[in-house]
Amino acid sequence: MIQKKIKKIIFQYAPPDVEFSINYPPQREYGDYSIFFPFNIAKDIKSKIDKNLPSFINKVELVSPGFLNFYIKEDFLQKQIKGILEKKENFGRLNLGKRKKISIEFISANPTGPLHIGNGRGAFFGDSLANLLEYVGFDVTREYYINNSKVSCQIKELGKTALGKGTSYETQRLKEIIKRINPKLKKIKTENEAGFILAKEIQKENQKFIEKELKIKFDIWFEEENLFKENKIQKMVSFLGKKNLTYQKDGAIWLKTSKFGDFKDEVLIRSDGSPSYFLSDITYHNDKIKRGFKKIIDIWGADHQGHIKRMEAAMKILNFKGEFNIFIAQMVSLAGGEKLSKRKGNLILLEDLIKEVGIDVARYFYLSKSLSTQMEFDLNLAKKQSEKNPVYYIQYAYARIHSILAKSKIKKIEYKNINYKLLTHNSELNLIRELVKFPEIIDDVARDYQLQRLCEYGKKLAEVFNQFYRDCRVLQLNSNKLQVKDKKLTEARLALVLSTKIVFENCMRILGISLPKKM
RNA sequence: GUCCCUGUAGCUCAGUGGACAGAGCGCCCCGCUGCGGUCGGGGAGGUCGGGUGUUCAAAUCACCCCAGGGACGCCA
Repeated sequence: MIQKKIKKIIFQYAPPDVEFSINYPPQREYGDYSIFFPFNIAKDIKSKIDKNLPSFINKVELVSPGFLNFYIKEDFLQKQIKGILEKKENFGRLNLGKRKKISIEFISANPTGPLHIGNGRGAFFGDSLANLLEYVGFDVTREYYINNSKVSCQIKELGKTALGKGTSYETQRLKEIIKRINPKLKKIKTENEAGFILAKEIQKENQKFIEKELKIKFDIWFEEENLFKENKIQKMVSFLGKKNLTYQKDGAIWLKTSKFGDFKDEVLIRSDGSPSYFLSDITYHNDKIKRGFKKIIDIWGADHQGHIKRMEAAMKILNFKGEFNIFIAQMVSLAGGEKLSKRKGNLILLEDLIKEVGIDVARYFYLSKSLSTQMEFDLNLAKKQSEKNPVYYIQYAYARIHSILAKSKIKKIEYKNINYKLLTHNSELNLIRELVKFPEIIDDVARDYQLQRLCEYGKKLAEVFNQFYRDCRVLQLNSNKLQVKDKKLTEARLALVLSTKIVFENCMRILGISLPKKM
């Protein structure tokens, strides 16, 4: 990584207390990398660098009011292709995680109905974030929490619907499921038990959809009900009681979360004796802690933002020493401002979106926007835009690469014999410049989790590749009349094309977007 | 009332302290259409919601205001 090399140089020459960040200049004329310092410091650093110019730097320019612009040597850039070809799928891979155990919980849709377009955000973001963290060396576990506790209100409501005593969560699909499992339901007397059985069926369908259609593989499907079965809930209540963190009020048992940063205390056990959702969640998170995770990430919808403070308080009470992060995916609303509601059955299903636009467009659609942006969703617009979606631009560039490589009939490139110095065209060098940025982007995104930057990168890479394709013909038409020099150039360009292919693959693998060889 | 998120081009959104503010779509013009045209180049279009402040430097940070969405339940 060039940035790291530059940083090392700066650390050597800059005053120790000076802060700086390395940027990509907005214009080509400003070099490849740029750092800003107060003018006199910049001047001083420049003169020190100039005295002993590192071999990979062509020149350093000082531009008022204090930009130090670094120009990377062309032959250094050209050599990088070799590195990409050798590293292959590991080009960009880092070891930030050092095999640290990390849990990512996402989607966790209630088993009361199918996934809607709001669930899509957490689904793709969580899966891609997991891909990324694996890529940078963490030991990642993907978890899905199923709120199927028999004693919960939502399961009871669902049970009423199952037994024909209510209409909550009712949709055409739900009616079909109820009809199908009717023989089973007939033997059931309580609403809670009926709801639990119906939830099992719904969950089965959702799970199948997630694995088959969304192609997301969870390591753990965690059932809330098991916390009750295994007596963990009850143990948690007495544990918290022994720590003197609970008290009785209005017939309910409360947890003193306000002592740990929450706005108010929270109910653990309701006055009717039933445990709250919060109590389950504390117990569930304690289970995660017990499984040895050093970092725990939850990805929730915006409707759970009120749950953040109390959960953070709970993690303190549980004495979790690792990192605990909650990411909130902002609301997805329907065009015209109509609200999605699962209980009212007013929603667009994720499977309908995927049927309309395909999984790749859907994934890109979600991942290209930051999590904190509220999305207004218009299915017609999504359909219309899908035909001109940037994801096709990326896939097309990749298909083109594949076509060139297939036609070249070169099975294996002997990179030792390639003369990379022949790649001197501006479009060739620009493509290389973009390729070598990839590990730097990965490094950034692994720290700030702004996955949309990888989408932007993919688009940019496709763009510079297309410019290269336009300006620099790879394969010659009359290959039997090739001069030796031309042959060498073709080989060098093929190597560049192959390295571009590798970077496309590494980038899109993290995003979970497919790269077809033909379109 | 308190708290969270958002406000950037006609639309959907990038850009989170630096150099004339970007992309895709839409609109207009031109070129190429010969390794695969889902192509390339150019143009129109922006007081970055408003204000004050911090800074050599603010779309970016702080504070205030306005607007939209969300949360404030012994639902999940």
